[in-house]
Amino acid sequence: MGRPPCCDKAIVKKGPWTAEEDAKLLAYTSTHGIGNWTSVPQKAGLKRCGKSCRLRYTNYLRPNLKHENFTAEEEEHIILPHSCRWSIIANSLPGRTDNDVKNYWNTKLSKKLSQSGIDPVTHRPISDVMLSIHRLSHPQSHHPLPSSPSSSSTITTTKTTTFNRELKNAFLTKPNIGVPLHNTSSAASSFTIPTPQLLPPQAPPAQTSQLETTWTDFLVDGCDLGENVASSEVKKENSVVATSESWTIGQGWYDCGMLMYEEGSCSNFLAAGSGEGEGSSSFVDAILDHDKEMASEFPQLPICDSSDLY
DNA sequence: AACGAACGCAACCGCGTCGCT
DNA sequence: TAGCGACGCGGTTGCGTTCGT
Repeated sequence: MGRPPCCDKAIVKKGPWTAEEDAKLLAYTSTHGIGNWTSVPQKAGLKRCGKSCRLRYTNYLRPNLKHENFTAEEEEHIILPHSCRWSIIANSLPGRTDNDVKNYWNTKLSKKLSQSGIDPVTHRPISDVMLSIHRLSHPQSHHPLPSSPSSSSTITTTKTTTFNRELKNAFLTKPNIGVPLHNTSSAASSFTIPTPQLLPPQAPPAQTSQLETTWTDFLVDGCDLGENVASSEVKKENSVVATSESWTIGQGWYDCGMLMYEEGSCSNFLAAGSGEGEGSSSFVDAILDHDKEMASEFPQLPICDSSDLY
């Protein structure tokens, strides 16, 4: 038995707010302030649910709200910690609401990251994400990491390991991360992974079979490289830091159980994502550089589009 | 010019959390 | 400490607008 409705649906009005309703709500809140929202509709002379009044006020009528387009700086503040609560992000952006941030992410930013070759959910290169899935799909074809790595491959190894460990931590601590959003309900205990097409051209044609597995399998196996890397090996490279430590907002670092990115490192992200301009973005470049390293080191990596993930 | 598709945003819904009694 | 009610959040929906054919 669920909770009874907060108001009588047969009485309350729904749908878009009129200017008259806005004026009533604004007049009431400006003179009485906001207190008990359930009593506001009655006191303000509105036939609305208190919940609806609160939403209208916080998302539209509240003083000092900004209604103009998001700036590049604001986008950066959304991208980096986006896996955290929308309200936390909104709090760091004066004049923006969590609804604004959420809508902006869902309609624009996630698409632009995808167009840049970055998985919008994990912030990892798409091929890197596909590696985890590919290894799950083909457990017999794990390619060992170089035993006597060069300096550059040492970096790659460290990065790859920490990337995957971070993803694993993210999965374990925040189940929503990396999980297709439409499958986040507890009922979605399994999912299907489309077998990715392999390159180079001599690889067999695209396979259409699908592999069914469980999320638990993916979390445990798909992200585990079988290596233990001491925390001291975690390095800062190319403005991308792999660490599992703290989450500090307002001091330039964001973690959220995923990767940490240096604030200010993705200010050109918009141009990169839209294909406008050739200017480089250290944020995007760092990730894509890693992607290229992976591609050169493991040419058999699956190359696919982010749409294959969902 | 007309129509359908895609997009963007405001609003709703259900549920988890918090605080009060 | 348990129960209840209000608040706040994320996901989703509905509808108006814009874009492409």
